[in-house]
Amino acid sequence: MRIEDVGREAGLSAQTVSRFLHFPDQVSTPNQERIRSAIAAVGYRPNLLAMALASNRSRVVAILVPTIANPVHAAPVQGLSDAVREAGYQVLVGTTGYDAAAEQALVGAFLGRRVDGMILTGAAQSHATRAMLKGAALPVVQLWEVPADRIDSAVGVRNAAIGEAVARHFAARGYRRLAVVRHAAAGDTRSAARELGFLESAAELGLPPPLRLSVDRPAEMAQAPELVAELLLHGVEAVFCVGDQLAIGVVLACQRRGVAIPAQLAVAGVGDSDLAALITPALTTVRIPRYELGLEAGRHLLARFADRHLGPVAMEIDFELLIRETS
Amino acid sequence: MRIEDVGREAGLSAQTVSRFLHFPDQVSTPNQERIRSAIAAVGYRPNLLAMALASNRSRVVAILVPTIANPVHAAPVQGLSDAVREAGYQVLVGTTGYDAAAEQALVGAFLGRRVDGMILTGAAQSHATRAMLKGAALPVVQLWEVPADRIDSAVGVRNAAIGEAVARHFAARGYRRLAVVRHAAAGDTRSAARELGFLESAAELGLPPPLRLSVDRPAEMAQAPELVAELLLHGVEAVFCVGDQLAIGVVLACQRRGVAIPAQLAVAGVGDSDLAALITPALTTVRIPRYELGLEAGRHLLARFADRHLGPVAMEIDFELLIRETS
DNA sequence: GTGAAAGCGCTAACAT
DNA sequence: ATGTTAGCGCTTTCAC
Repeated sequence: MRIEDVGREAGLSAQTVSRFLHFPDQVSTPNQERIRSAIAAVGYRPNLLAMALASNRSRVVAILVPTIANPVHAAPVQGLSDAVREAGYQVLVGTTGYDAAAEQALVGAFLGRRVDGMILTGAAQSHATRAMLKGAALPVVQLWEVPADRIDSAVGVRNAAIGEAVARHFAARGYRRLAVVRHAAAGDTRSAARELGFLESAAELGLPPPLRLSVDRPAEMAQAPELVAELLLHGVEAVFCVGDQLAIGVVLACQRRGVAIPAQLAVAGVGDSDLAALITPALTTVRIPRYELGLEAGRHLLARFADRHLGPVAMEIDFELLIRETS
Repeated sequence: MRIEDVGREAGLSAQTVSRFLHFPDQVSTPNQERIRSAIAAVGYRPNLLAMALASNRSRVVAILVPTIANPVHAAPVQGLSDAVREAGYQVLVGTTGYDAAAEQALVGAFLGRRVDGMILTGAAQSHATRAMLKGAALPVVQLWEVPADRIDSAVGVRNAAIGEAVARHFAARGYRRLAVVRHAAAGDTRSAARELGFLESAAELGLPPPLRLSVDRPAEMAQAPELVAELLLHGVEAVFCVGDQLAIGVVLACQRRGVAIPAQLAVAGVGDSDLAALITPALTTVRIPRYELGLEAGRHLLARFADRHLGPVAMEIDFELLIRETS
């Protein structure tokens, strides 16, 4: 059923029906009622594809995540979904599998679908991806980080400040021989920023330079035992793991080895995973408002859609240091 | 840039360019090359919206989940995404928040977008939702369960068989006084089917009728302590919790109370959550191939798109009983 | 407040 | 193998 059928049924032109759909009060009250019942009578459902083509607004926003199976990345998608639902926007989700080429292909496809806005995870997009996006001139939000060379907008946390907060906490507890464990991949700029903040803050606080270790994969628990051996060998008192999975692995490895936490080794993670609060001793960690990240990004996109003159933003959301039993 | 611009640049009609895009070998080899460079020269990107409108195929599949933040529901989305990527399909995700009205609204919106196929979570759709879907005559897959009154296709696990498997396992271990805890909501037919399978199997095995308890929310750990009190009061030897969160809550509550597991109380869950393997004692549970559920649903949709004559399927995927330390 | 005409960018069906 | 014509279902612009 097309808009014209509704018009015929109501004894009006297709145009008036279209107006009713978008600006009901531009149609006379009796005609509003006529159209309403005509729509019900013929069982009309607007073709959003045709609407989008004609109006050049698709009412779709896209979000790209490495994987949706990881709650860390699923939470912002939920936030985005909740943010745009009321406005009648739908969410297109693309999974890149941490692959830049896949990301690029998806961005191209989404632009082809004429999405009204796009959200990207992180800030490590390929040059070609950035170029495509800048050329398309649509609102784009980079999530998690707020880099200096933004594509357009960014909504993230101050990763360096996270490292700082943990260093200050360790110092306040009296730990002096610190260590930091990060994810070694070059693309993981979040991990790098957190480490840097930790190191700089330790230096400012007059502590000896922390031991720096790294692991191959972000969520690698298997490497924890050798990590613990290394930490003990160097007489480390407190370790900052740039990720909860890793921190939990370290806690479990310590227990197996009979290392007392936090007496012999204090541990802090980042992420506030569900597990962090459930293990014993409960993990000190940093809560990052993942859901809010997506929610704010979505709200910003809606604001941009509503007002074409609005510019990009660089928004930083507060994290929270959750001091528990491991430090 | 439109397809006509490419045609002009290549000295050919728009139609030939369109043909090249979809059936390259229907275009002569020299012209293929001409079009290829013309596309690059003008920086052409097909408008998938216009394509979809004209061809009546959007190359979009939609999936509806209660919440994407729960890995249980995110995993099938990842499977779907992986299944359809190669074929050039995109995934539209809708979150219903366990609300039938929200589900109905989303189904309507997705139909308006002329999605080529749709995946729904569970089988408790409202009558209006079912009617819309049947009227639209597009491939639909109900996920997780394979009900008798399917809308179209279904890909799921045999929930009753899960209950059966746990009952048999308990019986084999020599437990006689059993209990089952389920989610009380009327809409949760999965939970109900698992309980029923458990009860029927217990009867067949000649065991006394299991104690039946219920909780208000599926992932409610807070109710665990009173649940344990109730179980002990009735002298229950083994409890089947229809969900891992609940089972883990019970295990933790037992530990706090000094109840030995499995000596005093054996526990089994369903879901194979990450936590299940990590707690001590490790939880006996049922692994449901969540990712594969979405993957198979996606593959089925692609098959249906490729061959209009293909009919719906009712597919059941195998689960796996993971016997660990709590039983 | 309402209608007519033109067009969004593409493909289907028919030509040649 | 290629081109022409006529839409897909809607909105935009400009009339009245």
